[in-house]
Amino acid sequence: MSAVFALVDVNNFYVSCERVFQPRLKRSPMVVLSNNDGCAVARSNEVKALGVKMGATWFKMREIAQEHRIVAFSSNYTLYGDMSNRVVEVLRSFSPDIEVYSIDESFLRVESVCPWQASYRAFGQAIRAKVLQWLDLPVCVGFGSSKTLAKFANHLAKKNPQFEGVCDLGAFSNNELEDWMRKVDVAEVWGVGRKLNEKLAQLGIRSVADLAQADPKRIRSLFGVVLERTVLELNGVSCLSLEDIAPPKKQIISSRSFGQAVVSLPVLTEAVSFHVANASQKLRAQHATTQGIYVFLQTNRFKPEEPQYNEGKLITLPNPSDDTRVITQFAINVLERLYRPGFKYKKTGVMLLDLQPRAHDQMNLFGAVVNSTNSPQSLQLMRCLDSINGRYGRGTLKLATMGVSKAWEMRSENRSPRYTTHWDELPIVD
DNA sequence: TCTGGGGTCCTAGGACCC
DNA sequence: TCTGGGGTCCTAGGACCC
Repeated sequence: MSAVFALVDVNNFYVSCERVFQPRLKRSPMVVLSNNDGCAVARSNEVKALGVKMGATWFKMREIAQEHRIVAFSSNYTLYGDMSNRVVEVLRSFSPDIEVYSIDESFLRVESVCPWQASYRAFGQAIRAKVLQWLDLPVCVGFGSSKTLAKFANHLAKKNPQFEGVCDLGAFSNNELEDWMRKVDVAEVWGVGRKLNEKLAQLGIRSVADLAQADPKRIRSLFGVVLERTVLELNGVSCLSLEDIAPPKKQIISSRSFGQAVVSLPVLTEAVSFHVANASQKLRAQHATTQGIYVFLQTNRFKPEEPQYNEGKLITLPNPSDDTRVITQFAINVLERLYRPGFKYKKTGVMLLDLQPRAHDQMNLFGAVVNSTNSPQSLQLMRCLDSINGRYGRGTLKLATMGVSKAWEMRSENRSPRYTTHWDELPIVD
């Protein structure tokens, strides 16, 4: 049986999450803003119809927002993350072969589990109905014989009401498929970004059909193996398999713009400590250690009239570690060497690189167990830290270097309650 | 006043090995 | 006169994704 992939994706995901708990807003124009309330990262259909683009800066939209009474929410990733997990649980009941591709999209292998022989449309409608009933979230489903085709099918389902949210390319004749591919811009293809789109246009490749009909070898010589695979995938040759087990991360980043400019080293120290705590908790969650820590510091690039400073430094630890205390110490050391007084800083962040599975703990050249950073005491302490913070909330237990000042915290002026994860923020039904 | 955050993969070129 | 062949590893930069 040849492969059939489904791509399920939640429409306007963040907006839809907010609407679950504020049903009176189901028809209001709405946006969800990025961290720091910077720009629109999710738009309701009403807002899209007004011509507001993805990533539009909020402060530049004030006028149109007032005129059309656009409701803006600050992003609430605790809520979206939890809702996302719930969607995945529902999807898992339809197929055990699932790849969680992003917070609002999953690929499923469905050829052996579709209960409606040869009717993937009915299968897709069943998925839609269940997610809607259980979670009140609208999804679209696309079916195709490769991931790239499933993505394309999903795009058609989303943009063309006659599909009623489900599109199965397998049900199309060759001519029908070509017609649809002819109608859609090549920029919509998964893997074709802005640059490739420009270069393809120079070759006269403008529609999905143009790319599908291009010679894979030629595409490879001009653009590389990645786009060659895309061409093959568009022709139903599955090159990208389902990654049902998420591979461990190769790097972990934590960074944030400040709500307002920061000038002082102590405040930066608190921010860096926060990012280390954040990143190393994720590090321990995947049972890994880090040996490379990169710390960076940035001024506001949107204010060229202010003096700019944009630097980062990498430090290599003598021994791999996952201990927040150790990593914090090194990171603060780097920060102190990086810091120059007199600048208005806008952003800082920490990257953990050189990640290794914890099981691979390596002794140093002299074979000594000088590796006190991975001592049993450290292990236990970190486990304790994570479990307390897991139970009572992030930041319940923290290093003193994280401080208590909120001087650097991001703006988040209209965040909704964390309805599904915090007892004191549960929705109340009158 | 105001401009997000977190990732992956591929390629080319340099340095080095025998 | 004259200068091979086959590799690996690392890094920086560029492209992409959501």
